Amino acid sequence: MINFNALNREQRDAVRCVKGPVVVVAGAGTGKTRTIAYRTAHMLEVGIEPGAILAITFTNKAAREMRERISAMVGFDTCTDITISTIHSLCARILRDDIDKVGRDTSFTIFDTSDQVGIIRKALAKHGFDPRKNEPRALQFGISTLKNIYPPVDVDDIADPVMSRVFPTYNKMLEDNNALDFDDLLLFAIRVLDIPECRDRYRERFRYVMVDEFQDINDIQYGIVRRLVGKRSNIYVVGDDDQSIYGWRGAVVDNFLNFEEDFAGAREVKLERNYRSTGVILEASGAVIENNEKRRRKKLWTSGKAGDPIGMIEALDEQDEATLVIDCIVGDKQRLNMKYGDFAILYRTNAQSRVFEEKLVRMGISYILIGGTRFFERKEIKDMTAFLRVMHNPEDETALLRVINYPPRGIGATSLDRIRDAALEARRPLFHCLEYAVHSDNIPKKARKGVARFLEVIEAARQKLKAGGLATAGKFIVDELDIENAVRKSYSDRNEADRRFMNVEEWINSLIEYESNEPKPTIEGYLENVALMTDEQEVDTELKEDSITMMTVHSAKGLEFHTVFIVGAEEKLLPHEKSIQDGSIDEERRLFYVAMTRARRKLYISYAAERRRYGETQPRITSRFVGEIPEELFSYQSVKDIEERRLESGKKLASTSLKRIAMMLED
DNA sequence: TCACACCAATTTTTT
DNA sequence: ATTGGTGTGA
Repeated sequence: MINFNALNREQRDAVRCVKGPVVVVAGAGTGKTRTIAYRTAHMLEVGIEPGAILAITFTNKAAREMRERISAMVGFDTCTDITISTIHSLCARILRDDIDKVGRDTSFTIFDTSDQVGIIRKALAKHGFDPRKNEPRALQFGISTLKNIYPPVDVDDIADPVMSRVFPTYNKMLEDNNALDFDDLLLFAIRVLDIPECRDRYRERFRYVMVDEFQDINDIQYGIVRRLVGKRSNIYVVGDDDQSIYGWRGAVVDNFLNFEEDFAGAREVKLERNYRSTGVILEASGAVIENNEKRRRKKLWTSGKAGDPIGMIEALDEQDEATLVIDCIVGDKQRLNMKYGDFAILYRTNAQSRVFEEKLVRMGISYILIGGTRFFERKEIKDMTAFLRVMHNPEDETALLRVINYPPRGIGATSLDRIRDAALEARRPLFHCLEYAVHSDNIPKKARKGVARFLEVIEAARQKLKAGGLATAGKFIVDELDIENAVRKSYSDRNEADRRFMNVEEWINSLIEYESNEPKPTIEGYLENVALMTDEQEVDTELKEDSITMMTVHSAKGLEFHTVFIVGAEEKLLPHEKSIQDGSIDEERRLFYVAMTRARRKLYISYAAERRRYGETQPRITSRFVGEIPEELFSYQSVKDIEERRLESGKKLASTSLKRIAMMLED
C-alpha cells in the first residue's frame, strides 16, 4: 500500500491522476521522479497491468534512473513488464517487428553520426561537390534538421542546390545499406503506426502512456506519441518549460505550453515546492530565468535554509581555471569531510573537459567523464563492431568497406572499385559479389586471396556465433585477425597503442556483459544497444562515490549533486557563439538555469580572462548570465590573489582582460 | 598497395 | 593541440 503521507499535496494530486490527459509542470528539484514512481505504483495498485504502461524518456540515463526508482517501489519482476525506454529505442523495437509492412527489411542496421557523414561524403562525390566547400558534418546536421520537420518537406521544395541533390541520394544509400539513421527510426515508426492494424495493436498494448521531459519533444516524436495514445487519451506528460534545452533538435516548447489545446479537458498539476536546493541557489536561478519571456509562470520555493553564497571563481586562463576549481574541490572535501562523488563539473562543450582531465590525472584524483567521444564511437571499436554488422546485415556496405581490408590484406581501392562495378552491374549487394570476385580474373591474385580470407573469417565467426555466442565470436575475430598487432602498427606511440588495444579488450567485455545482462541476447539486440547507446558503461557505485563527475550541461539534466561547478561562464561559450549569432539566447539561459539548479547545497561559477582556442589565445568576457544574478547572492572566491597569481606566473594577459581584472579589483 | 608525411579543420548540445 | 584525410614515394 502506498504511503501518500510521504508526498506533499501537489505531488499527491499528481500521483492520483491515472486516467485521461494530464500535464504535470514540475520545476527543477520538485520531486518529479519520485512523483512518477509513486504514480506508477498507484496505477498497479488500482489494477492496471504493468504491461499496459509505457513510459517514454528522453535519454537512456533517464530511462535507467526511472526504472531503478520504480523498481524500488514495485519490485524488480513487476518492473520488467513495464516498458520504459527512449523514444528511439521504442521505435527501433517497433520496427524490428513491423518495418517489413512498409517495405523494408527487419534486419536493418542503425547508422550513427559518423556512418552518416561517411555516406554523405560519398553522396557529395557522386554529385561532384567539393567536400571542403560543403562540409559533410554540416550537411549531416542539415539533413537531420530536415528530417525532423513535420509534416515532411517535399524534396522539390528544397532550395539549396547541394542539399536538394544530396538528400535523396543519401536516403537511397541508406536504403541500399539496409540501414536507418536516428531520424529514420522515428519516421518509419510513424509510417508503421499509420497502418491501422499495427496502430491498433500497439494501442491495445500500451493503454497508459507517460512522457517525461515533455518540453523537449519535437513534432515527429509528438506524432508518434499521439498515434500511440489515440482517442483513449490516457496520456500523462511531465515537464518544465524552463528546462527546454533541445530546441536545436527541433523540440517545440509550444507542444508543452499548448498541451491543453491538443487534449481537451487536460488537468494541470504544478509542482513548485523545491526539495533540492538552498534558498540562495533557488533565488539566483530564479532571477536568471525570469529574464525569459515565454514561460508558464511558476515560482519555486523552499522551506529550507538560505545556505552558502554562490562562489565566483575568476581565473587567468583555462589552465588556471582548472587548477582553481580542483583546488577548491580538494579544499572543500577536506574542510567539510565530503567525498569526490559529491562534486560535479559542468561545461558547455565537451572540448572543455580536456584540461580538467589532464590535471586530475596528474593529481591522481579519479573522475567520471560522461559523454565526450563515446566508447562506441572510437575508431577501433567501430572497426570491431563493423565485423558484427557485416555478419548480421551483409548489405551494410558502410561496415563492409570499413573492414574488408582491415587489417590490410591486399585489397586496394582499385580492386574494390572493380568488385563494386560488378556488383552494380549485377544489381546485387556488394557482399554477394565478393564470392565471385574470388574467382574473377581481372582482379589481382593478392586481392583475390584477401577477399577469400575475409569471407572465410566472417563465415567462421558466424559459426562461432551460432555455437558459442557473441563474445566467443568477437574474441575469435580479435585473435584470428591479430587485431592487437594491427592496432600497434597504426599507433607508433606505445601508450596510445596500449590504450587503443585496451579498448578492444573492453569491447569484448561489453559483449560478455551484454550476454549476461540480457535474457535473450542477440546480435541485432547488441548492435541496437550500441547504436542507441543504451548500454552506457555502468560505473560501479564504489567508484562513483569517490570520483568527480564531469559532463556537459545537457547531459546533466535530471541529475543533482551536492556541489556543482559551472565552468567557462563566458560570452561565446555560455551563451555559445552560435546561439548568439542565431538569437537563441533564451535557450542558452535555460541551459544556464538547468546547470544552476543541479546543485543541492553549493554552487560555484568560474570564468577565465583569456582562453586558448585552436592554439590561439583570445580575451574573454564574463557571461551575461552571471550579471543577472543579484550581487548579494555571491562572493568572490579568488579575486584577492588573481593579480598576484598573474605576476607569479609571469603571464602577460591580453590588454582587455587586464583592464577588466583591474576593474574587478577596484570593486 | 601501403607507409609515412603533411595539411586542414575542428568546437555546441543527443539519439 | 589533436586528428583525420589526402598525397607521394617505395
